[in-house]
Amino acid sequence: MGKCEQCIIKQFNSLKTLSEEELIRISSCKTSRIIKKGDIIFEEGDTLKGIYCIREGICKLTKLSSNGKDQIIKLVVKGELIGQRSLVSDESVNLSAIALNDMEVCFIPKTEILADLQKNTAFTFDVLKEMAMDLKEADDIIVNMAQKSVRQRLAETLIYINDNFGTKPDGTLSVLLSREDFANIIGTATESTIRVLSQFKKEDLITTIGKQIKIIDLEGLSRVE
Amino acid sequence: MGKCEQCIIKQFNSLKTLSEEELIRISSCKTSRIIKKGDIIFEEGDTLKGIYCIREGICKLTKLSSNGKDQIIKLVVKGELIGQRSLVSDESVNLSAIALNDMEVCFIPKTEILADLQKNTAFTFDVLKEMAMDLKEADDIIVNMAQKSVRQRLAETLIYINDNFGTKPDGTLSVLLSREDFANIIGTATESTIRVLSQFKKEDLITTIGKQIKIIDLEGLSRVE
DNA sequence: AAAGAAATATGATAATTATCATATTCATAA
DNA sequence: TTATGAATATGATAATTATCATATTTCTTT
Repeated sequence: MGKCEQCIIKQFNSLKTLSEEELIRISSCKTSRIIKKGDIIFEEGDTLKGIYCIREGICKLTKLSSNGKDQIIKLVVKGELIGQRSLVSDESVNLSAIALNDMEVCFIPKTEILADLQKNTAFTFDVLKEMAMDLKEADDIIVNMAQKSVRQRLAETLIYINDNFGTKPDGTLSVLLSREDFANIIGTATESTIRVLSQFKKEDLITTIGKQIKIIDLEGLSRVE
Repeated sequence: MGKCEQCIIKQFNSLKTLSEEELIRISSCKTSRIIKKGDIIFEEGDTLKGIYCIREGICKLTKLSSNGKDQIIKLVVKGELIGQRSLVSDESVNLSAIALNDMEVCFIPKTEILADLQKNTAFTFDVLKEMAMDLKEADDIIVNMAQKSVRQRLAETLIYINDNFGTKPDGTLSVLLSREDFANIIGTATESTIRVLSQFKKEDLITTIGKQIKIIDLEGLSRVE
């Protein structure tokens, strides 16, 4: 099993603030897990007993609406932590985490981390920082949902994925989402998403290769109204 | 000037975790401010040099959308803190805070609080907890915005205000919002909000006395689709 | 009390988005 | 390879919501 103190992944999240000793202790009680595309890491309503550090892959955080549709709240990639709220609350988790491709995650029991939260202020402060950023992003999403059209939201989602997760050598977005996933991000019907993607194609803003999407006019996409 | 260590308001926010000495120190550097209905406490883009503790009144946190419309992200009442993100980030604030009625707020310079964040883990931990709750609420709002109809969102907003802020002796909601404010909470046109309120009246779910709203069938409102 | 401004209310119509139906393409396993 | 189901695509239509116009009411100020 890998050692946390030597793992480069931690550089990208709050674990970087922990000391060598703390990391060694965590290393001894963490468990690594392979998760296949489509598998559930945790589900809305579960009681989480710790946090997950994503070593490889990408997952979606979703929440079921009362009308039966899933809403994707966030995409989380290699390097990030999920389940942080379990550290400060014993409530069940309010989101589901589902793998979008094959993943490797490390589970760190809350009991081990909590001790550090009490002693190591740098760690707590960093978790606080991350959560503040999440909250700011959530505010932006609320405004977009409330005020922008489906066209705008889809255009912005494509730009977001392009800017944050990059492209493959052939220029297609490296995060591969189904049309339904896109619909669940922007909060619309799958057919509407497909229709708007077709419009974007006709307007030469994107091209598609199967389900893969390639942005060919980023500038134009950002001007969509 | 009032003394923080004797102020009962702090019971309702993270300041309750501070020690007597810490509170006395903060007391000596805080400034109290009277804010009139409609006045701006801080504005999107401002650089906050501290946090505000609300002693009296209620305000809205809004964000300007690129289409020029304001979105209300949250209503904040007596007892709560605003501007917490300034404690963990030097970025400018992403929301505006505008008084909905006459208010009294205390401003506590960040420089004083930051020292406590470093030493007093209980305080940081409590701020973290509050932020985690805000984030969870934000997730819920995203889902509602994305998946629910204007009718549902308005019904839920009325219930939310009723449950969280209560009613006056005559049964009307104690938080008085304009129809435009309601529109800016649920993310719709003011006319649409007014229209749906009229529907709710016809359906005997609410009555209105001027701009005051009185819920007469909470059960029915919760079943709106 | 009257005037003017702002907020609330409603109608008519347009624009956006959802829903249902049905092809078409793609992926996967027998 | 073919069959089968799933995902993508598109049309037709309905439902929702926005926009613009215009009353009506309420509030504020003089």
